[in-house]
Amino acid sequence: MRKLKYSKQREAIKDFLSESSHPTADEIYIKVREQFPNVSLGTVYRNLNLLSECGEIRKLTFPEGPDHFDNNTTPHYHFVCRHCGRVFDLSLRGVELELPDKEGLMPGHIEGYSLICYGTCNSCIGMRA
Amino acid sequence: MRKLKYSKQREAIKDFLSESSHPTADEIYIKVREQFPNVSLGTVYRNLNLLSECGEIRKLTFPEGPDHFDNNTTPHYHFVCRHCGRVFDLSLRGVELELPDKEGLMPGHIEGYSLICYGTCNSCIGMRA
DNA sequence: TATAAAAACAGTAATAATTACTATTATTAA
DNA sequence: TTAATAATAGTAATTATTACTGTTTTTATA
Repeated sequence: MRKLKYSKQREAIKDFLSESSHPTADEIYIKVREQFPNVSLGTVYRNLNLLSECGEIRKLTFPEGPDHFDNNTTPHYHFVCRHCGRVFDLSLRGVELELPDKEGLMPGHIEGYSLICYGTCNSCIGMRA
Repeated sequence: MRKLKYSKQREAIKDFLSESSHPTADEIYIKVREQFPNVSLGTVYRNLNLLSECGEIRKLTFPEGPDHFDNNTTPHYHFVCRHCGRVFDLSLRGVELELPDKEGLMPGHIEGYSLICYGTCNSCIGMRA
C-alpha cells in the first residue's frame, strides 16, 4: 500500500468528517474552503478516496444523488429519506448479519457489505400531515 | 399513477431484461439496437425508470460503475465482484431481515432496503492463483 | 373507421458527479 | 540539505444520466 504524506488539507477534511454527519464531497469542499480558500474540489475527492482505500472512512453510495462519506467505520447501517435525501445511522441490534460466516453461499470471497434502508423520514412525514 | 401506453421498444427492453442477468442501460441499448437500430439511449433510460417506478423491475446502484437493472423483483440480495464488476444473486435463506417489523428503531417509515455484498468472485480468485 | 389527446419516440443538448492531467509546492527520509 | 515523492490548485475531460424538441405512435371514443 502506498505511503501517505501529511497534508493540512487532508487533516481539515478528516476534522470536518469527524464532527459532521455523512457529508457529500461538495459539502466538505464548501466547509474546508473556509479554512483553505484555494483548496480544490479535486483535492477533496482525492483525499476522500485515499481515506476510503485506507479504511479510515466509508463511502456511501445511494441510487439518488452524490456519494456521502462516513467517518464511522464500525459496522452499522443507514436509512436514507427519499424525500429530503438525509442519511441516518441505524444500529439495529439483533440484525447482526454475520455474512462472512456464510461464505459457502457466496459466489466468491466476501470482503464487506452494505445495508441501506429507504423510506420517508419522520420530519418529511410531518410535513405532509 | 400515470398510464403507460404500449411501445415495442419497451417490450424489447423487458424481453431482454427477462433473459439476461443484471444488465446496464448501455448493455440493454446495444442489445435492443439489434432489433431497433434507431432506438435511442434516452428511450432505454426513460423506460427503465418507468418500469422501476411501476415496480416491474429494480434498479441496482453500486459504488462503482453505472446502474444495473434486475427483472427479479422478489426479495433477494446481491454480490458484486470488485474486480470484474459482475453482479450475482444471493438468496441467503436464514438472513431474512424482516426490517419492516423494526419500524420502532427507524427514523421514519421504511419502504424498502437493499443488501449488497462486496468481494472477489470465484473466477477472479482463480485468475490470481 | 376517423379523430384527437396523451404518451412515446429519436436525436440532440445539457447536467451532475467524478476523475485525469499538469506544472508547482510541500513533506519527509537519508 | 538535498532529493525523491506525495500533494496541491487549477483546469480539462469523462461518465452516467436527464432534459428538451419536434415528430410519430398508441388508444379511447365518436
